[in-house]
Amino acid sequence: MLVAVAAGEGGGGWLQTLADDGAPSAAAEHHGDLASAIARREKADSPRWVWACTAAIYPRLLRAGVRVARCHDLELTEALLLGHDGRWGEPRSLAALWARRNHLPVPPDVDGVPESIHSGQEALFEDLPAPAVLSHAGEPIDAVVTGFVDQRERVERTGDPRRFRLLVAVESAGALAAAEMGHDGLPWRADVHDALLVELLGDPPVAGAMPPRLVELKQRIAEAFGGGPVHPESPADLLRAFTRAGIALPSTRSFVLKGVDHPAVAPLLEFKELYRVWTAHGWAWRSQWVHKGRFHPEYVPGGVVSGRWATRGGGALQIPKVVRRAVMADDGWKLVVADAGQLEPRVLAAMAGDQRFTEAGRAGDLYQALAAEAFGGDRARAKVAMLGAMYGQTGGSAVPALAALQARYPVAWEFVERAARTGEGGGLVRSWLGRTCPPARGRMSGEQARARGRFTRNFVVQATAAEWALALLATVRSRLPEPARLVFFQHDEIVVHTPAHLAPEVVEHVHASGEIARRLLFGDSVVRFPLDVSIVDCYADAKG
DNA sequence: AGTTTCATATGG
DNA sequence: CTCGCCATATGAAACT
Repeated sequence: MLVAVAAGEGGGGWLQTLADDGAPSAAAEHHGDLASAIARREKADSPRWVWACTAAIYPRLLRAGVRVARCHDLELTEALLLGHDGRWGEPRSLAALWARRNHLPVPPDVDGVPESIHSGQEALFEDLPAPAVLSHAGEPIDAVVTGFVDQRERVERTGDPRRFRLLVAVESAGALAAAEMGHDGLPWRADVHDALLVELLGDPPVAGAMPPRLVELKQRIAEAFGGGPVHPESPADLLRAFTRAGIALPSTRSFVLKGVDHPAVAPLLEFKELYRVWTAHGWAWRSQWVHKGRFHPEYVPGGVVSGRWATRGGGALQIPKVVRRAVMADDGWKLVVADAGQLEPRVLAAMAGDQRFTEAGRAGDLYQALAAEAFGGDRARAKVAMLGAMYGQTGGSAVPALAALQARYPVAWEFVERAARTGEGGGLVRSWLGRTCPPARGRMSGEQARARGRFTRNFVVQATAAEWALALLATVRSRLPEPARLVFFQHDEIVVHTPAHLAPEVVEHVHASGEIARRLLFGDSVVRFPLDVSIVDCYADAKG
């Protein structure tokens, strides 16, 4: 069952029941308290909710204590459909969808993002020419219903509707999960974080001042350079200091400094590491993003062209390993951390249907298996070659290893080669489920064409890996026992916060969900996607 | 003074 | 002959 939703003013809004083909099976009803109406209907029928934008409406429902199981997100779906037609970047708001359907001027998204996301409100119709709206649109709920019908028809016209329907479903489910994780937050122990910062940086400084440990290192660096003032936080100043010491450097990156023999290098490397922690995940970060024991990031489903998520603020997807010590389960609870190892090469094996590669992927450690097959047991070489093949490396020391890979796994090799050739020729490539890469812009020079080839080569793999991960996330979410909660998702890794006694059950659900995700995408393929799952009190203790 | 770019770090 | 993907976030430097 489907129910269309359109939020109105003052917490009210419209609901309309639809048949499976999207045709209304009842008149639209107005409810003064939309959240309560949705809660009742969810309990009674658990329909798939059809609405303009999960990011706009669902946080409000969550704040009202309402959760739903399934939805169809019109804006995310519109972005997928436009992309599929090579129309990347066209407006995807409900108003734009409705305008296109009715051959009216299409209102732009602001900064490429629908107005609904900026305002936290569902898109209304103020951007459309008023007479046209009044004569055609009726109520916003009508635009939701016709928009859904329109998208349903367009999905059926894609090259593989079954796959595209799955893509739409996992994209929408991901949006629900993202809103829930932002709402629930990642358990974050401020006291542990604080102790960690004091241990690394010394006592918290007054606002604007540098922490004691950094001041001390800065002093040692200055002394190593002969005593004059040096600002280690300024790359330009550092380069000048090294030049004065008779050492010419291309940059002051850590890996460059590691090869330099100078007394300033050791304290400098330590300074860089700690400076990073202080500026990006220090006291200021914590006061901004952590409240009542939870870190509340804002995830952006579909924020990356490959379908990976992005974040808006808080840097949730770049939490440094050392800082993860502050991520701790509540008393009596556990974290279940699941990481899909070597996801991208396994995805490539499944997509390409490379028998020999697939056979290697049956082992727990794919790189070890590749090494045994084609690299004389040298795992490091096998790994470098594999990554090089997926990223489009054609030069450097990995060339012989790449040749070995090409010779041993020609089917998989040809799969990424073809994606690269398509990109170089200015064509579009698609993920397994049909997410389409953005088109090339303008005429490409030779180097631009090759860069685009590397991009499309990687796109097919990265985007399909993101699809498997979304399917995993959606499945885990639907199967979690109350009151366990998904609390983190990072490309190929999920974290569940659960009462300790349910943790073993959650682990089973996660493994089962990985298998379901595999089957949803690849059906009878025998490629395995092993999950490394651990039950821990602290995120930093998870293997990975 | 405000905005954009660069350099460097983090994550996958 | 070249020749490694996708991101976010910070502060410094350069720019308007």
